[in-house]
Amino acid sequence: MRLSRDFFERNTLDVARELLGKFMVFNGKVGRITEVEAYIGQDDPACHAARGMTPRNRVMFGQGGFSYVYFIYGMYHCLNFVTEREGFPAAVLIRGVESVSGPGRLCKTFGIDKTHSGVDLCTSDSFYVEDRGYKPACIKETPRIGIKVGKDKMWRFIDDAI
DNA sequence: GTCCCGATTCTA
DNA sequence: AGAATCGGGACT
Repeated sequence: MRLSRDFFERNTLDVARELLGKFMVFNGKVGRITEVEAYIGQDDPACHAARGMTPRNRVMFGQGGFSYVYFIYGMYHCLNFVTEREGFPAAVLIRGVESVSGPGRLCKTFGIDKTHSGVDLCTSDSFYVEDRGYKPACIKETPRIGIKVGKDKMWRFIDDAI
């Protein structure tokens, strides 16, 4: 069944862990989420919201359960799911789904770009997340990847299935 | 307007 | 280790 607003509007670390094993659906394509990272609030230096609201990161400040997609390195898009209540900017970066590694490759595979930022995953018919009963056996926690600040936080979570 | 740099990926 | 590649955000 589809994840509701209540799932996303919680503590971001809980949402991040629980997104592992859920299935993202986008325009008929489906993938089981295997790797995520949390970006939490204005005190997290690696979070796009660390220096306040901008046109790009505006959706992070809104209700949980929306998509946040941004363009990076001149050629890749990265997909996030917004978490926490309206007014608290945080999101979970979807770094991988089964058999697709890396956030840039994931968006390319699914055909996701910044025009798909700000979609309400709790009401959209083409973009949402489902619980299909899968539960990861073991979750690995590591520092986040590809950042220069905020490396001290163990906010990367991987479905460590063997 | 200008400048620097990035939540990546691929090649060597 | 370095290149590819360009929009966003800070600053003038």
